Amino acid sequence: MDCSCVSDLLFAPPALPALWTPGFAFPDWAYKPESSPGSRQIQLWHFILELLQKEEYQGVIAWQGDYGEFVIKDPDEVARLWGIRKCKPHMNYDKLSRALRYYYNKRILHKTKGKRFTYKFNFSKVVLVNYPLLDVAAAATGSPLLLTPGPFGGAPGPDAPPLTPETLQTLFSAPRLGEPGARTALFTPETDKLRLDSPFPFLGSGATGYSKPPGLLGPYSRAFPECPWNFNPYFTGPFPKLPPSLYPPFYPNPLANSLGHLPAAGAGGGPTAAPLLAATGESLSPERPSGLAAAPRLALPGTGGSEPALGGKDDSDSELEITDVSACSSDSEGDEGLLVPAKAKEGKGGTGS
DNA sequence: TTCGGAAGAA
DNA sequence: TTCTTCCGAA
Repeated sequence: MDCSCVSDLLFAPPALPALWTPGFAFPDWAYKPESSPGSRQIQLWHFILELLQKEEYQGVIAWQGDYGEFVIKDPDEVARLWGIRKCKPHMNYDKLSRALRYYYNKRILHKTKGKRFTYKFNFSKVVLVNYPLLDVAAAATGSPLLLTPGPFGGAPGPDAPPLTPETLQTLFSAPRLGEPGARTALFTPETDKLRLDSPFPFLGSGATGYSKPPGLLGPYSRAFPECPWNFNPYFTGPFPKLPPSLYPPFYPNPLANSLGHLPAAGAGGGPTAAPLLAATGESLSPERPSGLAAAPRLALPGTGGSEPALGGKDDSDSELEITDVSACSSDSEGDEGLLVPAKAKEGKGGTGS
């Protein structure tokens, strides 16, 4: 497509690697494969996650109820935004929902039956299908590491052994960002891109591996000029924690327990397991909070739960909001309705349900 | 409103 | 491969 949408440009990695802070761009798994003709185009589920992270779109789409469950409060608006992003002026909810339905078979999404416009992410799958961390772990340990089947699937592992401290040691032995050598270990020197074969890449990439959306992963916070709407893939925004059933057998408690045996983990200024665990709402305490299952949203350290934190939400977001597809060079006829700034619709509060 | 088949685009 | 578009069925 000869689309010149600004949003697409914003999504493209900066030409100069020096300007591309390692770990702060979308990892490759967030995009279509390089081999795909439509590579580097955002995928719908990723876009949905973006919207869900943005407080200003809470009236349009928001987390609701169960873990990973969200409701599209304003289907037309979500479709409009998606159409803008993809330069498809004629996008509507019917088409968008068809795309969402294709995620059913992929186990990325599933429908919450009986609830209008309500879907649910299977985050373990979202990450697994795109970034098979456990395969990496398996490669590192020589043993298969598979997820237990969750309520929505996930990679079944009938004979999956528990993750051992030795395995964790292997995983955590990866150089950490912020330490000498970390960059070369986690990023290829030629492209400065995240190495997808690094032993513990999600610490730097923002991908948790299997249980968290990209927005919850990283310990860092800052503005992301290279991301649309200043979207911070590491923004620790409001997000419901996952039910225990979605975690692999070793996660999180055995991991937390094992961290005590890993001197390097949690130390230093680089990404460690500590923020990862913090992001999951877990602490290094061996005890899982009893109220976890009842907490619909993640209570962030030092914040009031759904309050945006760590600078991922920036007031200057609007500068990057793309609400105009007039720049689209194709399929742009009849796009008058797309010129309405999203901000103008702010406070509309959705269509109700 | 939701689902999923079919065809096609990129 | 990932949608986009269209459409009939439930």
